[in-house]
Amino acid sequence: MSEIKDITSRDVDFAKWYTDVVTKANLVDYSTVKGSMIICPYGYAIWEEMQKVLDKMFKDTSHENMQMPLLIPESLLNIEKEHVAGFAPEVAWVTHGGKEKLDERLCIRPTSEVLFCDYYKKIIKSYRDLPKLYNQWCTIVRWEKTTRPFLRSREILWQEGHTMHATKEEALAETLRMLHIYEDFQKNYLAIPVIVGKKTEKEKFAGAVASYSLEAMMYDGVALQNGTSHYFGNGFAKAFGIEFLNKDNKLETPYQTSWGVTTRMIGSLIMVHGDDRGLVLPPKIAPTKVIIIPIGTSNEVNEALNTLEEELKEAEITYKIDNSPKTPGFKFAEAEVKGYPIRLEVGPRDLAENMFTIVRRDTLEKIRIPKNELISKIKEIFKVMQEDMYNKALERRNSMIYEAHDYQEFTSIALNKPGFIKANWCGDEACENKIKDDFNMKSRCLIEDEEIIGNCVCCGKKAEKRLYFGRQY
RNA sequence: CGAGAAGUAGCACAAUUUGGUAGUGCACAUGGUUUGGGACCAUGGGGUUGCAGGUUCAAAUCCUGUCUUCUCGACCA
Repeated sequence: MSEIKDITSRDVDFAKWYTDVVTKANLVDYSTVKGSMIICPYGYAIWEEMQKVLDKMFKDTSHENMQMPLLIPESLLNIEKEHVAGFAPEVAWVTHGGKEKLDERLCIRPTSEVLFCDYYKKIIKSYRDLPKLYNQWCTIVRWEKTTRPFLRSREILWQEGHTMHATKEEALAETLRMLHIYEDFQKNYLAIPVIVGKKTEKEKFAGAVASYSLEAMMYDGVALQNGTSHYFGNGFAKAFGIEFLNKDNKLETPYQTSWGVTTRMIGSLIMVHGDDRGLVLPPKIAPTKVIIIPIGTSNEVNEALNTLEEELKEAEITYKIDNSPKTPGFKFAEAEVKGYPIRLEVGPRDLAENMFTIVRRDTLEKIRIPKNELISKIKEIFKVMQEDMYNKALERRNSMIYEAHDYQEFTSIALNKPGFIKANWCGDEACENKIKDDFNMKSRCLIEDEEIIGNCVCCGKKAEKRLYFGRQY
């Protein structure tokens, strides 16, 4: 058992609070290599829950899993020019095999577009071969300068979908379909409200025609990009010479997408829902949904535990019993650091009255329940809790989104209020750059469902678009 | 990558200023008493002081390099 006291308050020092929670809840540990974190069993269990749900969503939409190689020959990476330019500064290279220098160096995949393209070239010949709907769960490497557990690491555990389609329309529809699958997952499972939208030209993925992202706001008002979905047009396909014969026996190039989410979402869970006692997990993603804490070791308690286990198993509610020789107070505190949605106390006092005491992790509310209503009541609480957590996060996020009409107003908000700023924009990259230079705020994504009234917040010229701005992790 | 801070047992720290046998609390192990918000008693195990060099009779302590972590920048799905 690790020491779990003294989590720094999140309002005192949010960065310190985050690392305290991450390590004290035993989600990760540091390895001896910078930016390569050890994902501990509890952290990995959360990832497995995410994988389970997402993998089913992918398969329900006809995607197939496969595995690409880890290494990319330099010549292959160099084929699509914008893509290399974007990734060259952060790829890691394998230059030697044993003691011998390689004729051509190999990079450790920072993402696998080119590997998929190299493969598509072999397998796509006819319109009948399309679409190709692939996904892989894997690790990638990007040589980031600053690293933080889950938020920015050099070794990244993720999922990357790669698809090829006969038409533009179909590829675009796929890009948006996956974007909305992510949105559904994050809202309904992670209980995290996300802003979904298109990236500006400046912020889009290297080599993409259009990038869409899911932007979540952390407790401190800083943005975390929780996933992206890209439409590539046929740029890669042309560069790689991928062609197929259509129904009229004419050669065409196919259209491509890719989309991905990473263990960074675990960072989001922590920073959106966590509190000064530690992690708070939404019931739908918590690997262990009920933590049972026996009070004492009497026969009646043990008997009650046996019955409980049967009931929970039958109801398919994941649980753990904390049988460690600690005092209940210690176990309560640890259950809170770990964020188990429901704590169930089993003690002689309640048993004598045919009752149980349970505690909701999000509200810390103590609820006494008659023994025979336990399971139905727990299920009911999970449902309410899932909704409450989402609504609480949504409310907080909305209260930290501001509108700026001119640069003076933008400045005052940017300097004084953490959160996102909505503003009109002329479409000129110079204005995006100025805001970045002045406030370290990047455009998050375009707002496409709101009317544009007024001028560009930066230069005062006619506004073409609306944007969210925010600082990011 | 730039500026700053820090690395001593699993964790938090002391000993570093003034070089001279590496210590405390928690955690861990064993036995016992306990158990509804971070228990208690007794006994015990655990360290080449991040790593590599250098200075010295002698280095946790002084010097150089390097690695890792944290903060702020720059960079970055």
